[in-house]
Amino acid sequence: MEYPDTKQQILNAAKSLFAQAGYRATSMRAITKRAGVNLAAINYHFGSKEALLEAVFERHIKPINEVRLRRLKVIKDEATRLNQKPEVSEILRAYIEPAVHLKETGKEGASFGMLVGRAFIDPDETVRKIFLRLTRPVSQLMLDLLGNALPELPKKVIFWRFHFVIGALSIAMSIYRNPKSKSAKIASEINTDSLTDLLIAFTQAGLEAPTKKNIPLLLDTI
Amino acid sequence: MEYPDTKQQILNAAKSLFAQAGYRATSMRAITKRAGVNLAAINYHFGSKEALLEAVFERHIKPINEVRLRRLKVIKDEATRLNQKPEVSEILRAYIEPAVHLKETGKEGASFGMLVGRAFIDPDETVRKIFLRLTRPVSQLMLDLLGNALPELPKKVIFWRFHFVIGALSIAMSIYRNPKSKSAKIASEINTDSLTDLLIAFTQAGLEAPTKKNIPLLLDTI
DNA sequence: GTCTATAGATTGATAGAC
DNA sequence: GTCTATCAATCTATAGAC
Repeated sequence: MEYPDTKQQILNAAKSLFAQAGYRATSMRAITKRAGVNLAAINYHFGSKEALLEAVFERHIKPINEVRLRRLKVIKDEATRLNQKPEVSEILRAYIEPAVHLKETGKEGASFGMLVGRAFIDPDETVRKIFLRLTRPVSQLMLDLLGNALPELPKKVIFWRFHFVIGALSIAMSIYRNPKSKSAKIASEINTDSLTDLLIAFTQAGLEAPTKKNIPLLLDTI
Repeated sequence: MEYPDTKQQILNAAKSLFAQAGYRATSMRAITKRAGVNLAAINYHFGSKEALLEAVFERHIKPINEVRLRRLKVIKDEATRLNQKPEVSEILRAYIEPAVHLKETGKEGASFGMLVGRAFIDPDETVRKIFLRLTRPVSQLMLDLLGNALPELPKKVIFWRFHFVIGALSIAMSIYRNPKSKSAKIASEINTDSLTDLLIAFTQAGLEAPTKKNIPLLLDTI
């Protein structure tokens, strides 16, 4: 008998298990058992457990970030062409929508979103390192565009507020995509479009909030 | 020779290592080595690795949540007494300030904030379970108070927006308290008061943001 | 209370037959 | 490419001397 898609089975199983229990807590035996393949198959096809994690991320995060980059560049070019500031809500939509809408292929549950949501803040250095490398170009462009859209804000305020956006998005994806969440009942009563709208409304208001009247609110310690 | 504070040494070492690498990736050997005590000391004093994690959380999170609860109850009573809505910014300050200000005792670096920041979203179920149990009363009261402060918002919108607040706070603490962060340069240029103000400004605007004009934005799927 | 020593289980990875 | 079998390292936890 042939096993044409052993790699695919491993990738899907690893994705689900990494998302549910985390990279560190997931053993290669658990992955291969779920994938219905032999234990040695991971090392044969990927080389190591870490290389498998990298393959899982590449496979799912790269497409998302390519869409984000493309949409953000369109916004940037359009703003340059019209010689006006880009809209914060459009920037956020280009950033948030591809992540939340994250389509799942195969019969596995919608679990990868959890992994993405957690990766930025994952305590495991291996996970963070790989994730940040894949996400850096998008983050750079986001900071650039938000700087253009909000020229009155100090760069450092934009830095922090952008990370608040990442935090909100991360936790939203963790809850929304986690089928076992205690909040699952509420989470199940919303669809991706509505969640996207909720996130954009919240983060847009936060990004555009006025800073404290009496500057300097920052750099008190310097 | 006496070792009167073996438990303390273990608690401090565990706190730092759990924060840096996560619960799962931290071995009992690493903890006892850093604490300068014998490997068997953890099981003698705490019973198990998981019980040690629980002790670390209890020791640091309980005081924070007690302060939060006390301050939130004051806000609630005051609003009831004056028969008016509580202020969103005051609610947020009572919730955020105790977490960000988190004082570190002992010579260990300010690392526990990282652990707190990550705990909510930690992929490891053991970590989340213990953390959520300790935090549930505060979360309940927050949802209650935010409901009073924002009566025009559907409960489900408040649910989601409160979790966005948690996400922003989590990531802020992870970055701020992580001495090895790539963003350490920027993070080091802000003090706790300024970070608190940044968080409140962002989350207050997000919580108070108008919902989409054309209801229903929610429950499209129900 | 602290130590050494080790049990007992699990891990990631590999060698070699097929 | 897939399998069995196993290695070597690591882990949590404990038994027992002091």
